[in-house]
Amino acid sequence: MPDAPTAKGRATRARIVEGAAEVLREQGVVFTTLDDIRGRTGTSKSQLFHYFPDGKDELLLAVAQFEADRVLADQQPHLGSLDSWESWYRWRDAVVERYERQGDECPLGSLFLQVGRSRPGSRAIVTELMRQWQEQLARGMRALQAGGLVSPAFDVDRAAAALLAGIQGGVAIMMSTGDTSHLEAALDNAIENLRASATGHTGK
Amino acid sequence: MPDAPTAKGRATRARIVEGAAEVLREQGVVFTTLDDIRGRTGTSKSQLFHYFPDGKDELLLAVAQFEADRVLADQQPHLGSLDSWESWYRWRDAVVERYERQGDECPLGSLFLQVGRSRPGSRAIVTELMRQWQEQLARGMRALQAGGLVSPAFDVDRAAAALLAGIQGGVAIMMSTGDTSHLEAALDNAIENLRASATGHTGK
DNA sequence: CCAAAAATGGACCGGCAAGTCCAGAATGAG
DNA sequence: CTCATTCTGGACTTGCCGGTCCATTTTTGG
Repeated sequence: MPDAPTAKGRATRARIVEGAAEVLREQGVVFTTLDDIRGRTGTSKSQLFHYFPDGKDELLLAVAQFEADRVLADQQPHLGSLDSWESWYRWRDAVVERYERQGDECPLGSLFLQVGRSRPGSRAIVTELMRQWQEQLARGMRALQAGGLVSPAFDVDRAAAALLAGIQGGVAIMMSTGDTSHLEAALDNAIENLRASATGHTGK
Repeated sequence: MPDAPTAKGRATRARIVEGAAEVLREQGVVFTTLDDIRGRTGTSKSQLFHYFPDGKDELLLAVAQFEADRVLADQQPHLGSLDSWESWYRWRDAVVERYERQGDECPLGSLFLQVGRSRPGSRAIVTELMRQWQEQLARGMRALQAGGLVSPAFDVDRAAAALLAGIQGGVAIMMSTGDTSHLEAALDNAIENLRASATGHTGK
């Protein structure tokens, strides 16, 4: 029952998902019990299973979707308008800041390791997130091309894929080492490649 | 008792770690019990606690170290001698092939999510792995510089950090989507940047 | 060959957390 | 108003799994 008939029901369901997301971010998936979530959200066991009949996995999946939606939302409005060098730098700072704030907890990563193979839908969530993310990066690069700031010969798709990988890895490394330098290196490197392409094709 | 007095003891301990690593890779940390490990390694409960008195966490940490060591070992001999373009391409292929073979299981990642904050040593393992990995990449780039294949102005440290991030992210994306294109894009992109630097400084 | 230490086998315990159940309170339709 | 539906509370069950314990066997050092 992913949808609740009444308004009250929908509100409760949303409260559960948001509260669960909080707890999971604080304690980590492995160490969070349904009772923790129950306590945080002021609900009872039966409510949890009323809104998520398939139990913990279903709830975790809902939280995963919730967190996935936040990822791109947190990068707005910058990610949506990457059409000038300034906007790229602003976005770069927003990304670093967002993940610095998030600290060493990786809600999505751990969520999927838990749910992983058991639930079919889990993989789709992350795939879709990556697709949208990369698409927006590519769109930004094409905007630079359209503005004449980047060479038309520049391989946007590959650069966007590489940048996305760099961000993911930078974040992952930051999670485990506490060091943001890899994330920053990946971002700066990518932007500088874009800029190099701008002057690069003038060397005819 | 990380070390065992007798040869037999050391052998048993090693058998446990290796067997545990297998099971963990197959089933994932979350779904693996000590009994699974016991079954696979042909040992008894008391042996597990004999060699890992602090229980499951200590065993998982040992497996994490074991897996971390494999990561760099699997990239040899290529990673050790990145002194020509050919060697870089061979290494690139070895990395892709290694992670394609590994498939969608991330032994290290899940291991640390489980052990994570509870054990102090866990973070050190991954930090050290990243340090060594990046160092070898940087060394390879400097070898290219020394051979005159790459401009001396090239920022090796940043490029190495960005490349490492790209690899990590590429692998992470591959884990969850099954698609290796991001990993390949990150690798190809990095190598091409190196090559671009070679010709780039000739455009004086 | 013989103590002492190390290694092994496996029964057993205890707690915890997911999931069940039903009774009762709110809500909404007509 | 009233009856069906939805929502809520919380006690209870159940199985699992990490961890303990001790008896027994094997190895080692002298």
